[in-house]
Amino acid sequence: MGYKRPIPTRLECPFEPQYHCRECDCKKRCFFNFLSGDPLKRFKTERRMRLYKPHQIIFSEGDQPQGMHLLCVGDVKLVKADTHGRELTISYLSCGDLVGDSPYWAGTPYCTSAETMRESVVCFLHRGLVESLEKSDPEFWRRSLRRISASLCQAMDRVVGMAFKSAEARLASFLLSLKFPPVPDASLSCHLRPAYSRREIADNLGLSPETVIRGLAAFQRRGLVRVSGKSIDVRDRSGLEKAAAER
Amino acid sequence: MGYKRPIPTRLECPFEPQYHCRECDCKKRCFFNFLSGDPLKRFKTERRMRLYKPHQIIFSEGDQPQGMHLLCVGDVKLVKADTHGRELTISYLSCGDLVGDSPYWAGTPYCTSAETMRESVVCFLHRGLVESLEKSDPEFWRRSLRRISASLCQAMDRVVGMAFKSAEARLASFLLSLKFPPVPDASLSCHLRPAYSRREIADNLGLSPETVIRGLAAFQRRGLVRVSGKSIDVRDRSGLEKAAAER
DNA sequence: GCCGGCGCATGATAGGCGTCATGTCCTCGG
DNA sequence: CCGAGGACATGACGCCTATCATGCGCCGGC
Repeated sequence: MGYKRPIPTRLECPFEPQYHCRECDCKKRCFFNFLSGDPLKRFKTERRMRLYKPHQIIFSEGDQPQGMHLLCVGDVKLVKADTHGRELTISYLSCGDLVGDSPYWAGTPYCTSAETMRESVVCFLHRGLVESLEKSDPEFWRRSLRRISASLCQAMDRVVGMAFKSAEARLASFLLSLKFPPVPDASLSCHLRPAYSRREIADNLGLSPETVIRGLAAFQRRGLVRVSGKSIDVRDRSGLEKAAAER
Repeated sequence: MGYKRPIPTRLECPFEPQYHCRECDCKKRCFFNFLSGDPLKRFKTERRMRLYKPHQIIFSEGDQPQGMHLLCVGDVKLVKADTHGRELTISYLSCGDLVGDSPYWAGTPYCTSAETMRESVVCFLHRGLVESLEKSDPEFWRRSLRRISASLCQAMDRVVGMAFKSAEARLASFLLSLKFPPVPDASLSCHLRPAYSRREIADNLGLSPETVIRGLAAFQRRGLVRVSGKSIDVRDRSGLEKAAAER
């Protein structure tokens, strides 16, 4: 963790099959790599690329979706505000991920906000483009269903975790997930991850930053991790897994 | 709450448009009411109706989906087991709802178990039938996406609730949701609900039964509800809403 | 270089909720 | 009719975690 990463110098989009992400050096498949022929051409001409600064809002909870977003370069988090000021990070997205697709399909306002965690390139597909892609290939439906269904299953896991797991167990799960990122479709995942502040971890787990700090300190005392600043190394993976399985 | 309801005397399935559910006397639309012609004929001949006893398992967490289930009559809950014995109720389903569709689409094992809460009629659609229905009409994809996306949004709400809301606030939300059932698509909802024991409420909220009991007692002292046995009447709706909004 | 701000760290305190124990009531079966 | 079991109810107790307070170290701006 704690990488220095270059700011993207040009707007690019991983739409080819077996797209090789130069930035994180992982070979991944873009959600839209099934496109070819006319739909691909239309996709290329009508999508709108946009560069976002760090901590910039792509859309806000409550907005009405006007189309779909595809994250091309960067990191984005989905956050949900509580009525009392606190906010919870729902998920982290990396390049190749769709952003905010489920409210689009549901036909409801966004139930989360999307915020860049660093400079990011996002490509916007307006409603007309999405609808034409739908018609061109049922693979679009299939992938969307698979993706969102997997997210739903993950969300259920999280509900159970919040209900029954202690702060330390949840923290352990979080640390383990950093290596195998908790993105909807693992085959689309990116292995590099941004460095998380204590507060960001706390916002993800629904804990106070102090509790996160104490948990990390306890793990370090037990030799499970090695902490220095924002860099957290997992030393004893199976030990952490045991901690994550505890109540 | 606390209704006596007749045991279904014959296997029936609400597949017609504007199906009128005789049992709960609400007009609702079945998920498959878009079918007509050959697909409808195939649906009628190939679906397999089955009667389940109360507290019978339809499928278990970890099983591989072989098709899709449609709940025709009765009440079903989706539950997820913790590794330490406790279990959490993820959602309640009523007639007209699909059961366990998202793991089918995700191509993963069931992430919840499905259990009848009373005598219920469930119709099973084997994989071949589902695949033929997919091909016949994109409306199938669209509805599935809408349904599952809406469930995902709800699940996110629940995660936030578990993270930030107190036991009383969550209990208040639960009581309010009994009148407007928390099913994925409100237009498909059934207004009658089974009566919930203290333990069932606790399993839904991730609380201990004692905490639920104390919460109900506190609400009754404040005049928000009137409790007698399994019957819980909401007396002061706006008061409960205020309690639900508290931290 | 100095200072202010922010993230990190640690202790003290208080409140919420799970757990255990006890007791009552209701229901069901014999 | 009676006894057993289960759901409901209430109190005592203890742990977990949020909150508040304090202090340290780092970094950027003047």
